[in-house]
Amino acid sequence: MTRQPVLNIMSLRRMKTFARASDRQLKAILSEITLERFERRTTLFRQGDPSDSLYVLVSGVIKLSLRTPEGEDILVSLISPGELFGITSLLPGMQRPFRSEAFSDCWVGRLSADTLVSTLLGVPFADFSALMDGTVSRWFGLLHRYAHFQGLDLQHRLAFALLELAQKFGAQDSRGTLLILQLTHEDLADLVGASRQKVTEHMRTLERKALLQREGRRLIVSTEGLRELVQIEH
Amino acid sequence: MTRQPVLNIMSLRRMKTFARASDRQLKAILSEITLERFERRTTLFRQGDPSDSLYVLVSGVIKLSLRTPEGEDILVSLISPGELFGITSLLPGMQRPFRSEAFSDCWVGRLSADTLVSTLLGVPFADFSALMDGTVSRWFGLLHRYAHFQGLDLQHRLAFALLELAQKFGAQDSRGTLLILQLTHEDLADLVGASRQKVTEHMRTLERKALLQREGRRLIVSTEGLRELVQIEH
DNA sequence: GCATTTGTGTCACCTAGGTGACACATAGGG
DNA sequence: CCCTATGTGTCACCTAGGTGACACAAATGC
Repeated sequence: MTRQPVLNIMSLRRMKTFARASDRQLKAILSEITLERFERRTTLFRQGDPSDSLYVLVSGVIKLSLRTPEGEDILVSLISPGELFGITSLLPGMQRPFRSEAFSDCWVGRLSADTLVSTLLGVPFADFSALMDGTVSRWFGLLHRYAHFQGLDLQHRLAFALLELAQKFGAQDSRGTLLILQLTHEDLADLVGASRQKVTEHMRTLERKALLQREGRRLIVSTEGLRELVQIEH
Repeated sequence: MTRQPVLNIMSLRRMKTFARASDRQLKAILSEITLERFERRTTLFRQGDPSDSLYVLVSGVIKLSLRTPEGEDILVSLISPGELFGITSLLPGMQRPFRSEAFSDCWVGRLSADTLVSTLLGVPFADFSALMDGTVSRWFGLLHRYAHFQGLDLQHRLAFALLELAQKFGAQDSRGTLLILQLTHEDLADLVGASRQKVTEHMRTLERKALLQREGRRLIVSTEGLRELVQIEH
């Protein structure tokens, strides 16, 4: 086992996140950081774990990844020393969206998101967290969508996109969820990263499967049906 | 031209971002919001514009999109009423990463990110912004990468991935940039969303083009060469 | 109300990239 | 130092989805 690295005010300040902090703040933060070692290939947290703490990578490389239901692995990011990760802990009540494992032998500092925020900003964590939730959490949502789209075929990407739209722009209707949006097939194509023609084809097969109806150019989707489609297979 | 909608404390509080705010805070924010109308298909801001203000969508639908050098359009997100957008204004010195246009006729409130943050949190904007930059900006970076990957072929995705790795894990070397990472082709495949075999093939062609050398299992990349590859053709 | 533009449906064809299969290289643990 | 795991290189084959082309439908402007 390698020797435990020193973590002090100087070394913290070399990290982007802490560059502007005062000595007093850094001291407070230092006293709350727990150093831990992870051997190559061991996992720090898994998808779905509660997102309680925040991590600082001191040395080594951390891999954030995602396992699709089909068993494919998606490598979302490799973290280098000095970076913070496990960032979902800054949002209220999140679960870990990715799996995190040591890509090489690592030393990792762990602290609570609350400590970080209240020390650096001097603001109640709940207030900060709520603001993040109202703003920047959309980035996270989009990232999540794009990562999941990796290695899904068009049919499924479309289904997911329609579900998302139904959630955001849907109105309940006797026949299903009515999308209050004038979407062309081209718009959908741009959204799921496909060609206009293929979108048309797949939309027709969704219609045939009765997961989708049309009323002029408005769509009525069956959210239950689509949800079944994307879950049942794979 | 439709009548200007009322924007008051009640209507603000219905939005997620403002749900927790006090009357006093909302009043302060209201006095700083400018209401603007945008007709369907007009653009609010373009890719590359300075990211100065923050927007609240009051009514209508806003489209965030990206135009690739190949002329493809990528629809990143559709914003529904009550959402904040133009969020990069919360990070220091950003440019707009996406184009924003009115997907239907819209009423939009505009305010400065500074106003929002200092009113809701009572904290200097620069402090807040620096913390965001150190944490949550990675989500944004990843989102950006995934969006750009849409509709790139494997060759180019690989080249971009290698450039990113070189930036993060590269050490200067007489022969180019040495990646201090033990990456297998399978890792790369997971990163760019491709199969292990095809990654092997493309890595070989990059080697043949002398954009890449190997020293055992370590990679030495020519960042200039790769940059040329991804810019010139595309 | 008609003309023009914009969107939809459906072809036939082509290609990037997935897949399985295998031989060979190599590296790291015992 | 050898043996076994893991990684690499390269096939041949197959398929999802891109592309161009065109007919028809439906909005939109005049």
